[in-house]
Amino acid sequence: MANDTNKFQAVISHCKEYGFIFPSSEIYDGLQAVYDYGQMGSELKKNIKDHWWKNMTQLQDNIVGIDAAIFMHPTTWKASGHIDNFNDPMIDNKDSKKRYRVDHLIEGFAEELRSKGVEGEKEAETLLVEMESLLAKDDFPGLKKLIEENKIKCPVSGTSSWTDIRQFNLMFSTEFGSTVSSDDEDNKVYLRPETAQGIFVNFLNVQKTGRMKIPFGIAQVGKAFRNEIVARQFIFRMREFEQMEMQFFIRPGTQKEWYESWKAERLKWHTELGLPAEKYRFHDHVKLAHYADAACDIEFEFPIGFKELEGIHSRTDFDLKQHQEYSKKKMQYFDNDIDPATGKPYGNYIPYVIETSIGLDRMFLAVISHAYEEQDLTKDDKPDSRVVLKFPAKLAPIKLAVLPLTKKDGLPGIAEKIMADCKPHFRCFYEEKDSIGKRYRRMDALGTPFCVTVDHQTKEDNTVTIRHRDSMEQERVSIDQLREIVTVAIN
RNA sequence: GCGGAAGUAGCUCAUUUGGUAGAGCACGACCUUGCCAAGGUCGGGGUGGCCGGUUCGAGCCCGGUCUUCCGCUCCA
Repeated sequence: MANDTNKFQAVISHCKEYGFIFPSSEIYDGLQAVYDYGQMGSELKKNIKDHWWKNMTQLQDNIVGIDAAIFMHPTTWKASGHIDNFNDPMIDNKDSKKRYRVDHLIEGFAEELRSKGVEGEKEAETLLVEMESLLAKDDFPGLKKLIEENKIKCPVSGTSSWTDIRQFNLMFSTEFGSTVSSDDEDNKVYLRPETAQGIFVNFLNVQKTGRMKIPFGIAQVGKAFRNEIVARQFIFRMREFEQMEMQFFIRPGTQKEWYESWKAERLKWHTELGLPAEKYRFHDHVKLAHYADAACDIEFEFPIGFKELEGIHSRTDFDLKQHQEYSKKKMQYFDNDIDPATGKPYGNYIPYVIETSIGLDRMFLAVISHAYEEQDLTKDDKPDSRVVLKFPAKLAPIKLAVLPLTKKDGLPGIAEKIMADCKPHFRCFYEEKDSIGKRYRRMDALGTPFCVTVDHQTKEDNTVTIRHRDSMEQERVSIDQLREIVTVAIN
């Protein structure tokens, strides 16, 4: 475990040092749990994103993509349950360090009173009424007073040493429109805490304009924001992060089989990237969220242990139904297919939904921490080592480095021609400084799968050496073949 | 949010008990070499995370604050 912690540290340092990830606003001491992707990181992230997008849209016959806005009508979050479920006043016990929802704490105490007979039941009733009225007014000092007056104790520590009551709203909010005052509740908008709702509210738009037939899916990649109480572990849990989601709309009653089928499909996507199967496992949710009838995580073995990378949820018709209720707009689909049981069309229904939702930043962390390798290359008492990022070629930020062996004898000229030939097709990098070995190592540290070296023989027969990152072996190939070799490897 | 540890050059770290900061690597120029890092010469770079206090004097002592890491807690 100690080694893994060290590896995680090493990966973090490497990310910073080679331009993958920087702390946000670093010159101002950074901003907690916010990170920027650098010149290498943004390429890697984009490649992961593109690979997911291609697999989930282009290669699927019945899935289309959208790009919804981050701002959504505030009622969206009432319908989705985010406002009611995640906007609760909380209180901490100073001794046990346990945190409670204030209403749960008081209700628990009321239960105790009830068990003490008729008198207690009356007291409990009064207490709950008072709590409700204080909650409705957001009167936190009043609620704290209520807790103190009733001498409510922490079930763990048994003491009544409480902190002040604080509101924990995990959604970021801001004001909409430039002239509103900040206390105008009606103009409050939230930064979306998940991308899924942008898909649900567009369900009918996409279905009708795309003439989509169930089963079909809508995919989306985009930013989401959560004001985590504690956000840590590098880019694993950030306040601003990016999700790659797909909501798959299905006929009610078929959710079990689609749930299983997407579990398998998604795991296949991961392993086909070359990430080893033993680094993955499913974790079934026992306690289900308010919208789900089945849910699991695909966990990946990060250097900090097995952690959630992707979620697969059977969301039933909860979301569409909620939106139908709040918007007063029908969210129905008319299914023309014949139901073999009745011989008639399935008719109108609100579709069920299977969701696959993967954290792009977490996928980035999975890819880079698995790719990271420190190798001991000591030979004949000559100490030597290298750090290499063994990315799948299609994800590597740079595909090909073009390196003239020397700066003289016209070699850079030939190298520049190779650059001009390859640059339009994939990301290349040119470098003529330092010894050739040093340049190879630098490319290893960036995960560049191929380096070609232009040497004196090139001038005679138009061949170069191509050096493979993982094996460090070289072969001599004709310049004409280069584009083809790299293109094949990255597809 | 609580507890613990840390913050000195781009990176890794030194600076014995407070006396105005140093190395290696990296970086830049020139020379040399030319297929797997660390050849030579010269050079740039630090208000010691930030703010305040004690002191004749603070990188070092004290307080606060920010950030990071570890453990707990939380995670739609």
